Amino acid sequence: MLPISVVERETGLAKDTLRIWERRYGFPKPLRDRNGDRIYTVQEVERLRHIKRLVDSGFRPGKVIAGRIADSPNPRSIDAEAKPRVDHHVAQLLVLVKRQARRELSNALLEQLGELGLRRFVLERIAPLTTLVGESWARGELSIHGEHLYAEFANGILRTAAAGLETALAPPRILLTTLPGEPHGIGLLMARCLMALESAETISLGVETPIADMVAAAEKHEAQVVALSVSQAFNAAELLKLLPVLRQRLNSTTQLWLGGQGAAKAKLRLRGIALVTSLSEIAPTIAAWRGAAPEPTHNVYKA
Amino acid sequence: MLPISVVERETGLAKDTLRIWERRYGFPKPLRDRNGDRIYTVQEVERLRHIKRLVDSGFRPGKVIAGRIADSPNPRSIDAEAKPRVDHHVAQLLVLVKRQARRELSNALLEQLGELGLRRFVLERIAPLTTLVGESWARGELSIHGEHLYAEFANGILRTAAAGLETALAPPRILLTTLPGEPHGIGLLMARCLMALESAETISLGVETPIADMVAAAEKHEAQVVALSVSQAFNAAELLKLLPVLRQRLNSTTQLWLGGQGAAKAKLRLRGIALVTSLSEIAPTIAAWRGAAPEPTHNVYKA
DNA sequence: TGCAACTATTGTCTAGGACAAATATATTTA
DNA sequence: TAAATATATTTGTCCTAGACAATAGTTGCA
Repeated sequence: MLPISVVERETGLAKDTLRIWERRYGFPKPLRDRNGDRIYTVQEVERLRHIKRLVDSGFRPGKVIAGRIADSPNPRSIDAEAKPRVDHHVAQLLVLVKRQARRELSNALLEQLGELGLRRFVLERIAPLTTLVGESWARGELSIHGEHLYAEFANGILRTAAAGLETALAPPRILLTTLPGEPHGIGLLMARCLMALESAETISLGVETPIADMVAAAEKHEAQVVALSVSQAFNAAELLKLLPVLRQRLNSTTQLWLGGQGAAKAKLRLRGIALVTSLSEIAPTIAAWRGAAPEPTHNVYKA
Repeated sequence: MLPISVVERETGLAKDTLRIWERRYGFPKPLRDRNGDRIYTVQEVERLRHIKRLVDSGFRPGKVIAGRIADSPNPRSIDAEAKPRVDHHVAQLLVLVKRQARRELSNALLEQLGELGLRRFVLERIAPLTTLVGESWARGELSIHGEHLYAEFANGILRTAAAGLETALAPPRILLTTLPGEPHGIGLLMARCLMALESAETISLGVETPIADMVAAAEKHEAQVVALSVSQAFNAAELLKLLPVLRQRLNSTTQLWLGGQGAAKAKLRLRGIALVTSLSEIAPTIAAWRGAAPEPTHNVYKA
């Protein structure tokens, strides 16, 4: 028997949303404790998590809750297009992730890292695998803890791999982080690896940095670029609410780069924000920045 | 001009709390947009963050907002006792963190890791430094992005250091994570290092795992122990709400260990939960587990 | 078929009331 | 004086019920 605050945490559904679903659709229908406060059963929470998944992948709550959505069949969109091109190696890795075969997964990843080198490993293995893992999770083929476990593995490997790269540094100095509410840090790590491979100086703040602190950090470290990673799951409305605030408060000579699966949600409406549509665009984007040689700002670098 | 949802994210104050402070104390007093929705100024948000800090360190909102609290002077409790014993090396590291001297900090940490070895490095440097960083932040001597940056550094170093330890494994198999709402993962990484040094098998799920998934993961991986890290800042009421739920849903033969600065908040009221009061207790606790030899469960290990 | 106008759905916001838990203060007892 | 108990205040979270903008889906028209 769980109170509404716990259910909010467990499911990611706002209290307001839980209440209005109850009012509109008759589900969930929690019992009340002696104070009249809602208390939810574990079963309800389980179903809510399921519904949340479907809603996140594009279905409408009204229909899902009414039970008018077939359960497993392909959550539209993704399917026919994406699947055919899955590389054989990546597909095999996905199997290991789903099985949560820790040892095997670890061995396979390390081996392929050694074989391909960091750049190709990131672009051809981790990036597509991360996308597939996200999709599998959305389809319900992978548990949340399975996804967590994968994230930890990728995190460890990328960090270890990147540890050796901090050598010769050239501008731009890039501040890396995610918006508040965006807990996925893998994209950030991938980006950091690729930027480091271009000898750019990266400063990572980890995930979920409040806007005000991004601005402060950019000034403090005299970053020429602030790069944000936005995952598929990130709320589009939230994104369009936060970005203008950030852009406006950031020094106008500081560039703002947006990458990740969810970056496209920021459409092209927004001025002063560069979309880095894929990881392979990072190198060209840095090259372009260097080419444009935007007045050697505050600090001068020695090559 | 920020809407209430953004302010909630930026400050960590619930919408309900923002509204009731306005009603009761007259601050914040946001303007309204054309729909009558609250919009906050950047200054208000700044002050709210300041107030939040003071409240978290024990002051009462009513007084703080009325301005009846002197600004900087020592937020009680911590002070006379903690300071005297700060090791010289750690104090120097703290200075680097505050200066956000990335290169120097990195060098100093790596050097000391090499000098002391992982175990002592964790126990004598990272652990006390993390505590100091947390306190400095609470006192307002360190910005949030300063804390983020430190967390990233520590994260990178500990992960890299731990990467080499995955060799001979013996029980118990330990599942590591934090509760939903607890984003601090450093304690987890430190614990993982120390556990790995005892040759225990660790499975880290990263931070903020929903209760249901901890239970599922523990079963899936047949973990004998679930270990949670709780930071100082974690809400005590939340902790006492979540732990019984977890304990109850977890297999009764699975032990639940609680560590971190905030673990003490779970007092001794709770049955079936072991407090690991400090990092140096980890080794003895594992030894004790092995000594008790709780019926060689499901799977048998070969030494 | 393509585009504009209309309708339905949905999440988030509002107000103001209530109450339990935590904390502070006053009073009594040892 | 110190400790224990009772009373008062403070505080966050929950409640109901109404409103509306933004998005998604549907219809009508060129």
